[in-house]
Amino acid sequence: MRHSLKATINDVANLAGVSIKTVSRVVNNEPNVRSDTRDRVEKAIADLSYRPNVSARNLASDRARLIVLVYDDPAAYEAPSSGYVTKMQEGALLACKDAGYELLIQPCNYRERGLSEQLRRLVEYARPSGVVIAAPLSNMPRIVKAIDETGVPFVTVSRGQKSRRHFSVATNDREISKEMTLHLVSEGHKRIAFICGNPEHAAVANRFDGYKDGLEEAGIKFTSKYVCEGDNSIGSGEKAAMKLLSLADPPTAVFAANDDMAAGVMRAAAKRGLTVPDDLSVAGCDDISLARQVYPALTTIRQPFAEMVQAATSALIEKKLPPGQLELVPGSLSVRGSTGPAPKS
Amino acid sequence: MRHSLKATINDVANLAGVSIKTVSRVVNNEPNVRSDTRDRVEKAIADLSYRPNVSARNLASDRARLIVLVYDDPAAYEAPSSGYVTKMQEGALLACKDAGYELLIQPCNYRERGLSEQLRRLVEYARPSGVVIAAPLSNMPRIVKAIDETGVPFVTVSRGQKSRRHFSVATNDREISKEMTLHLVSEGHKRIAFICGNPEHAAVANRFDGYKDGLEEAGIKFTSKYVCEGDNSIGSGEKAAMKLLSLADPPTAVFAANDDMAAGVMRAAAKRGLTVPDDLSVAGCDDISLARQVYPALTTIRQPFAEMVQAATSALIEKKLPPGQLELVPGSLSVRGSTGPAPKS
DNA sequence: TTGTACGCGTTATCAC
DNA sequence: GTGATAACGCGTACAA
Repeated sequence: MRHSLKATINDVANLAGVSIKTVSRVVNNEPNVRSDTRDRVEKAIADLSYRPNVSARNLASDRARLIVLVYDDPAAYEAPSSGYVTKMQEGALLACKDAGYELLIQPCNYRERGLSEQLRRLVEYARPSGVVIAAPLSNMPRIVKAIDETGVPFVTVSRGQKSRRHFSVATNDREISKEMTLHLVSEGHKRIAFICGNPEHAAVANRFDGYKDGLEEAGIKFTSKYVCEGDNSIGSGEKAAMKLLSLADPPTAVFAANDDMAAGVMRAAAKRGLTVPDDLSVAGCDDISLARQVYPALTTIRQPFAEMVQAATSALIEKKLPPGQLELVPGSLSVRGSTGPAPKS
Repeated sequence: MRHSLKATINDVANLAGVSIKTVSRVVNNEPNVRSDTRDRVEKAIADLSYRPNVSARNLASDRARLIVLVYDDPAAYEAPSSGYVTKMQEGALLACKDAGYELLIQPCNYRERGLSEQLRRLVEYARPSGVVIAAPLSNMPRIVKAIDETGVPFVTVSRGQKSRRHFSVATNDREISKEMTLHLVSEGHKRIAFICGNPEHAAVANRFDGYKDGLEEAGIKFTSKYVCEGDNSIGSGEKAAMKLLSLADPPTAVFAANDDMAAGVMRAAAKRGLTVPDDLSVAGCDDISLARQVYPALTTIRQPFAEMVQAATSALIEKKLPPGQLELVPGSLSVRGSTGPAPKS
């Protein structure tokens, strides 16, 4: 049986023999409704396939059940996006769907002039109940400021950055780097090297700390000779690895602060005639597509984009946004072919 | 100067000394407003930073200025999506922004049970002014039927499929395949082979036709000995190429109906000791990421995802949806290293 | 050319 | 527990 496509709250009220207010109560799970009344209303809702009109709802309650997700999208101005965009969308959509919210996506080009103003207008126009600002936009003061000035609640998602002024979500870089180190230890490695990345990023320090945490927990003494500095590039990883492999006691495992440098380490190993992972284990960080393309595939740390954005979105919907608080979402280890048991030697 | 965040149409009317109807006319670019009145109203709008309330608008006009984009998203259940998802979003957003519409994205897993019902509910709930159904969902009758039954206007986006019942957008496979053939001819090739793909796809026939069109226009006689059949896999491309290269008059260029098979051709060339493109030019179709990863990078046909979805979205917004009509959006050649001048021999 | 008055489908404030 | 009724901000016949 087909019904008119637009049953309204009035139709439901009539059919159930109650007032619209009661229907509203049932729909919104409010208290103060006798259970038999509730049943009657629910039956009427089902019979009429009633769905509340979103616009009317938003208008009356002055809060659009809507979350805006703002992110930088390389696809808009460059190479294909590496998949993190869809991951973030996935997380946001999941949180929205659970709560009956809609999601408005806003891909941006962080280099575009007037972006702040554009975002401000979008937010004032859409009047969402919240805005999720993803990295790297979340690290740009002018962007955050523009959205802050609209008065709409927002959450930033980034890597280990902490703000005193607003609630933010980040990944637990330190924690998971420690886990990676412990994973290498569990494979029998004792001489584990670490290659730092560009020190401008806060995440770098976190990862280095995690590495040290892991060593400590495993009872392995930290030695600075097993630490090199890179600049996040493949070349710098290769250079660092060459140095490490020239040591009298070369490491049996190298943990690099990002995947590019880890790829560089593998290149260095090949030049030295070392087999990965038999002679040398290599671990990276970020799980970029390169990690699957090298051979053997790189053991690395997966960034929890979907989970972070989901957490941010849920926080907005549930209005749990303690200013200055940082919610940490743990990443996870992606153990692939580039790591294995330490050589017997 | 900060204003109350919610100037309404009444505030504007008061400030400008006119009625709300006049403001409405100005906002919606309707005629019958004296230009000085219009100026006064526009100044008031600017002064108050007035933005029409979307919800009120939708409610009053009973049309949500909203487009739903429905697509299959491999990222939701598998490997990272190949970038076509963000391309489609880009196209849809562009069309929406121009018209002041919002976009609701709906990634799906085409294998999920109850997907049709889920989509039906979404559409009935959101009441958008239109739905864009992207391939491969657009080729699934149960999906299209579910959306059709909601009564909401929709457009399917796919490859060369034509429906008699609704408006659809597709890429002009035949046309662009002809162009690719002509491009090879312009490089001096006269013996150009073609490898067909899986004949189940309509696009395959279109591409083959385009190949023949190109030969004809160039005045080259079509010979079936230069045509092989593959199954879209790398292996089948390799096998076909081996056969072609064994001919007495082997082709100097091979055009494969997809990138995977083209990659297979390159593999065959390598086995034969042939250099690409010096000894053999290779062209593919689809511009998947593999096309950039092989060496030399593959000359191929870029699918106009963004443009197709943009066209579909615009059609919905402008309500230009002649049933049974097919709008063809041309792809474009991506000429890279795998093709070059024909060998002198 | 401009304005009045009502309706869109909810939520929310009170009474009952 | 329940129900009239007034907002919410805008579009739009219909008047003027």
